[in-house]
Amino acid sequence: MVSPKIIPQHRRLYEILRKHILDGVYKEGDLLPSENELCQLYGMTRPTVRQSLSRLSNDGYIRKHQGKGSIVHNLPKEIGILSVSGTTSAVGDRKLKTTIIVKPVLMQWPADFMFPLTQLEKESGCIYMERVRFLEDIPIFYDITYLANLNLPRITVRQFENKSLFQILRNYYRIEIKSGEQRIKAIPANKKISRFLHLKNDQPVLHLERKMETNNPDLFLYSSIFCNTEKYSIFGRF
Amino acid sequence: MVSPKIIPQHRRLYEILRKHILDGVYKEGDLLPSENELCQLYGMTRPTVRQSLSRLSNDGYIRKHQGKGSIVHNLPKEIGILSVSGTTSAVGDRKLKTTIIVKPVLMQWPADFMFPLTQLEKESGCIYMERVRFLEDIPIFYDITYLANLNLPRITVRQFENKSLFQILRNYYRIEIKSGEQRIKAIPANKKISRFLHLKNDQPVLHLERKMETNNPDLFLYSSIFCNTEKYSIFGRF
DNA sequence: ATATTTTACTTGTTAATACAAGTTAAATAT
DNA sequence: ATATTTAACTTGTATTAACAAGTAAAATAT
Repeated sequence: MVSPKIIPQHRRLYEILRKHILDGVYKEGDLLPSENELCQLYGMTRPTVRQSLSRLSNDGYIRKHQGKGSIVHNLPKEIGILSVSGTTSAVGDRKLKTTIIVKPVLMQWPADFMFPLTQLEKESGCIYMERVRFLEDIPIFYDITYLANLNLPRITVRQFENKSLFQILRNYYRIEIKSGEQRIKAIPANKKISRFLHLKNDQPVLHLERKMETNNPDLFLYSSIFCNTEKYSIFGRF
Repeated sequence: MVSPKIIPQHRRLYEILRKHILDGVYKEGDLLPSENELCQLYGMTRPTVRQSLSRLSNDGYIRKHQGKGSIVHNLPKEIGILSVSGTTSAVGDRKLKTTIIVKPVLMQWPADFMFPLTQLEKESGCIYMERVRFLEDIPIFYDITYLANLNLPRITVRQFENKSLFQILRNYYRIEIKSGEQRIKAIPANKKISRFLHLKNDQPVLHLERKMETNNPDLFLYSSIFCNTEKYSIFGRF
């Protein structure tokens, strides 16, 4: 459904090593093959290999030690919502179930939106949806998502049940999340939130306001996420 | 107090550009000089310059656009505790005041510590301190810090009032924070927390549990931070 | 046997070079 | 005047080369 794209070598190696780490080919504490060995194995030069390793290190999959090597780092067992990708990919698609509260609809942007909007965004209107995500049958996230209606034909009729929003944007519209920023607060659960997250009124919940940048410089993705952190913590690296 | 160390060129340029951005020499939205111009200006080659820019981009100071250039990104006005450095450097030393609740003392590690400890750490004992940090006279952070007593002579007698812990570790012991991980939760304020942060009982506070790695592979820095997020948000990038 | 030195690894830094790909504005053709 | 093409930028990818610096184990001297 998407025309093939040339994938850079460093990116290819990054994906391979990342998958191997997640699959347990390289386990926590293991030494990765040395940079020179990786060069031989994958037919690349050292700067290219180092680019891959640099990204793996940045994402927290490995730790590099001069004179020693690259060591696979202990992976977060918690929900890695603070990592680059969306909630679904971070925790593994298997366990996380999604329920749609409000199907994607086209509407006006809220009057006092949490982030400043460009003129183009305001004029385009807003695609809105609400979801609740469950981990082992416990409601963990109540997501409210907003994005501008920019060249996204038929998005409001797509099936979101089994695919993450990120997957749909990538597969059908070739849109990828590049980076983003977020604000985090602790707030008391209001009536609506406590209902969706099965909590008592005024119980503390984590509130994340996120703005995500995509490979389309005009298109941003916004979400307001309420997290039940009673049993699970939000995990992050820096 | 510390023997001079050779600073790599890419690191030097990173620090220069970072300072210029923070000082407003390059303002939000500005184009940085092109990579080739930076090469000429600072007498480096492009791979070296690109290493600096790559780090600036990672830290959120700039956004790179192929064919266009590197654009200074809007800086977080909130408290950037989620960034690499400590709370003090993130918000600027000027406005953040620190009060010592418990001066650094040597003690046993708590029985159920929030992170697993190595044998070496357990044997070394634990340096413990508590601080409250104010932003514009509002208490924002209640920090409890733990670190192993490894080659840190006289640390319990140092003056922490006007210097950050990170500064003292860097200047006197040549220890730098390299990376870390954290868990984030929303919890109700207990009696102790509400007293220090001037909040009501059971009011939601952000709870961060952080483990930081240093350039000494045996030494880790732990902190349990309670944040009053009524007025300020915790800000992060990904 | 023990301590020291050497050696062979590892990653870190830096240079010089080439071409690909995206952006923008100037030059050109209509 | 307007639309198109071209050219001159920008960053992205990749190679080859060399030496520095840190680590660990083997070789050597005591």
